[in-house]
Amino acid sequence: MDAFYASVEQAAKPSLRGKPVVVGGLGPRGVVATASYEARVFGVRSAMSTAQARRLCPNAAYLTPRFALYQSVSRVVMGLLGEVSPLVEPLSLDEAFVDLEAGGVPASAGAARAVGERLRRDITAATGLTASVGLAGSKMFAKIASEQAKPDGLMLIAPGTELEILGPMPVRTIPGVGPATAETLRRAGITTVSETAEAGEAELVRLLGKAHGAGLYALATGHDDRPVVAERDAKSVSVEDTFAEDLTDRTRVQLELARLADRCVQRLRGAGRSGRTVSIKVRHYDFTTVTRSETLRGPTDDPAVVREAAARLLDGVDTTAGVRLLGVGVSGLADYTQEDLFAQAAGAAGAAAEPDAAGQAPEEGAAAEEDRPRQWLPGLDVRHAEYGPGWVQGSGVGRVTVRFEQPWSPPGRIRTFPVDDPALEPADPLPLGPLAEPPAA
DNA sequence: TCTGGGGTCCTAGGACCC
DNA sequence: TCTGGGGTCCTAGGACCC
Repeated sequence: MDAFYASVEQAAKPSLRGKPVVVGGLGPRGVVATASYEARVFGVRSAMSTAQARRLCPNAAYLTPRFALYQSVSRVVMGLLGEVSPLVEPLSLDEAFVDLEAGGVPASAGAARAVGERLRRDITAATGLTASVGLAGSKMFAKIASEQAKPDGLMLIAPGTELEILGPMPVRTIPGVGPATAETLRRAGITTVSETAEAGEAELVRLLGKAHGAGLYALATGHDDRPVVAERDAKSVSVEDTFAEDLTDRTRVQLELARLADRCVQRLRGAGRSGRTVSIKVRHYDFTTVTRSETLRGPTDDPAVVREAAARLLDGVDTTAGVRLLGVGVSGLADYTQEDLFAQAAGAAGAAAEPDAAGQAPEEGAAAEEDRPRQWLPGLDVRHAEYGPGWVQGSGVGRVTVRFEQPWSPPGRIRTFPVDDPALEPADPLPLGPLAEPPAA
């Protein structure tokens, strides 16, 4: 999908179509998740700090991400891919590999193009968004082709022509070559893909290590036989928070870590999994980052157990100079079953009279959530008792500005209210695409 | 107003076992 | 009898991707 988050927001908000839109963290330490193509003209890029984006493009709309909405659009798109082939490998909410052979598509350029173009039409019809398609004989070239095809295009790299196309390109074009690898290669005088291939496998292994060197040599010479793999179970679950200001109070650090542990366990349980290794992550004021982990005797999804392990791990980390970020993760995942839980509970009860805090912690977290003042984050949907559905354009000094429009309406007008106006309430996102019609009353 | 959040994979050293 | 070799697990850190 092209500029996915930003495009979804433009589809949902008619007044933003054709305008620069930036979706990302809006706090003092936020970064850009996606910039619309209109915003990219000004130099705004993913992963850039939102502060820098605002300097480059002060007139863009800055919106907080709405992952649940992106997820629902993603499900529609992935469903369409699933109609082409049973073998679909999602890479993220907005990108996937599709094995056309497994879908019975004839192995010809013409047939592949026809499927790709039909898919693009179907996606646009279903979601109102544009998608780009890369077609090739391997994952790497399909991915490179789709990058070249963006936005709103299709590119096919015919078998046999791969190296002609790839050779002159910068080695960074190859997926898996990031800034560090590119710099190592540059110091060795290697900047293009063909130079990488000419260096030879032994030299690349010497420079980059065994796995990375051998893997890069294969890709640079056009060899990529990695299969498209459908569903893969998650191997870890983690949550982390960067704080608007560094935390210096140790008690506060401990409290935040416990909340993160609870959030992590909620996600773990939501996925029906349990895990054996608990990790914490601490980013200091100066961005230095340490991780600590501990492997338990068996998998758990008990919030108290994860909280206590996280607290133990924190004991070994000096946080007096200030903490920028805290994280908690669980890995070594196992499928959670009711039997496991009962067996564990019985074991624990026999070993020691341990208070059972399971199920209690998430409620504490939710209660704390409600205590916080209601904030109107830019981009979120609202409903006004008199004016109907709209979205928050901005807020400050006790006022909130709302634009009243819907996916299917013409661009709407804005109105300003007191932040505590009882007529104004948060609302769920409205549907997009062909569903983006006024729902029958 | 420098530098998010959720992941995957790899490396390297030490413990431990046979 | 001053010294093996392989394998697995655990921990910490780092590169990379979207």
